[in-house]
Amino acid sequence: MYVRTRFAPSPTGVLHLGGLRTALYNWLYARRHGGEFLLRIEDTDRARSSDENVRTLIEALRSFGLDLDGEPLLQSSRVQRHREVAQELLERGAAYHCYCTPDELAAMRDEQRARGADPRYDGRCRERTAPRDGVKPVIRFRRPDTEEVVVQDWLHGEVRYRNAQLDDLVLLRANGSPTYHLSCVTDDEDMGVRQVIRGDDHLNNTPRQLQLIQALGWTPPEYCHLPLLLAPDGKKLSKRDEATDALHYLRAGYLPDAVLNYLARLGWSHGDQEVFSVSELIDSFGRTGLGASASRLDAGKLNWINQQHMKGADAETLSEGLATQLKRLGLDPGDGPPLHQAVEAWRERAETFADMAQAARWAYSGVIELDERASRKFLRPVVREALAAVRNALSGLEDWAPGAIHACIAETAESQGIGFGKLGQPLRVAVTGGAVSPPIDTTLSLAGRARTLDRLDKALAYIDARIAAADPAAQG
RNA sequence: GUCCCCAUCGUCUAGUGGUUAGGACACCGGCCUUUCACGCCGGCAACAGGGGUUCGAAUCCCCUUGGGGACGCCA
Repeated sequence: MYVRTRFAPSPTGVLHLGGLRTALYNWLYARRHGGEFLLRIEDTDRARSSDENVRTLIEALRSFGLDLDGEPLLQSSRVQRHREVAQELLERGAAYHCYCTPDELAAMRDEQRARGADPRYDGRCRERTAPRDGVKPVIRFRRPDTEEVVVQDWLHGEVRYRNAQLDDLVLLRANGSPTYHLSCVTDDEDMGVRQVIRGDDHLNNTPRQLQLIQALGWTPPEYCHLPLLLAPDGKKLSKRDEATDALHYLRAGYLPDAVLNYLARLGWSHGDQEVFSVSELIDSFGRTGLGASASRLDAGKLNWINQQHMKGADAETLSEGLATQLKRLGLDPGDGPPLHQAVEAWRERAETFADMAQAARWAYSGVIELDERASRKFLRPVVREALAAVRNALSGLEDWAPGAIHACIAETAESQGIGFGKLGQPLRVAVTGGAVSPPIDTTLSLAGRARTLDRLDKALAYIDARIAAADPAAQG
């Protein structure tokens, strides 16, 4: 069967993670089978839609690399066609005019609920032939009288609905605008969508849509209703939470492919494999690995996957990511070591670009802050002499590169009669301000000669101040 | 309330009648090591409960419980 999938969001806000995952599965399935992936913006609710939201949505998909086949279709541009289909249903006797007012319907539901019945339209206008003065009618679908409707779903198999549970849904509002079911079914048909992969919240809509499709004599697509994504606490994802916004992760310094990898594995698996490149995802994605239960978001796992992707990413991608995050910290990526060097030093030491920029602050800033605990522990009077010696040795170093720096530190350590590590930590604290950084030779290399010597001088002054404070008499 | 979906370590999951219930994240040890990280080795940790079916059930059926979704002239 030919594969043509679609993502059909309503542009009511940002693209959230659940939406991105739905889009991803549709995209992967299409790419896997050499089919097409279409985008339809369900913007018929003008009050909640805006051009801004539409642009954001399309841009978000692009940012994650989910390329579209064809132009995005705005559902609002299709109302003429939707009206035609409603008219056709009317002519076939599969729909009728209903003159009930919203107030009457509300009263009907209240009454039904009051006596413990299910709130649903009772079909009171089904046989009406005469118009009603002063009331513009809606067009309602005449639900067929079959016993039950069976939905075929990739994940859930056959899902059966007793027909009596369904009612006559509104197709065209009194103002002439089409409702969701009519638009959705019509557009899927006209777009030639063959696989409808969407959230579980649509499962209960499917029997109604199936009946519509049958009444129109169309061929239903295959259905796949994906389990929902839950917040870490197992509750529904809150749209208020910025962690729900897919673009948030890009801004926070995650690799798009890593986010995709993480999302793909939420509700889908392929043996024991955890880390996938996008092309691996395309090669291995399929309906067989899909799971049926809802899954929770886990930031720890996302971070780990992102780190795995960073380890394997190319230097250029990493450099860009680091530069962006350095700027966010108010630092100048040009005022420090070449980015590709920094990136090699930190690619295995950071989970995100934000982490990386944070860890690299000292290399891109003229001033550093001495961490109090680290300096108290490592910048002690006993190391003053060794530190001064290494400062001297380094100042005369011709080749400011890790190899030469390493040799220089080793020689000094030996002549001072202390271990390499005993000299390394004070050096690290002096140059970076903290006790954690890449290997000390790499660290000094990244800091550059000028900053290294300057910071060593400041560290020596710091130690002198300590000595003076401990023994005021020695000052004279 | 009615209908629908779901249910394996804390989390993501493998498992489709016979396994010491596997892997990954997190966590805890150890190794590596000039700090950190990476890497490697090891540990902790699960079939929601109750009935069936069967020689045998995490796997099949039913009930309960729990979680989620849907019941609009929203999408």
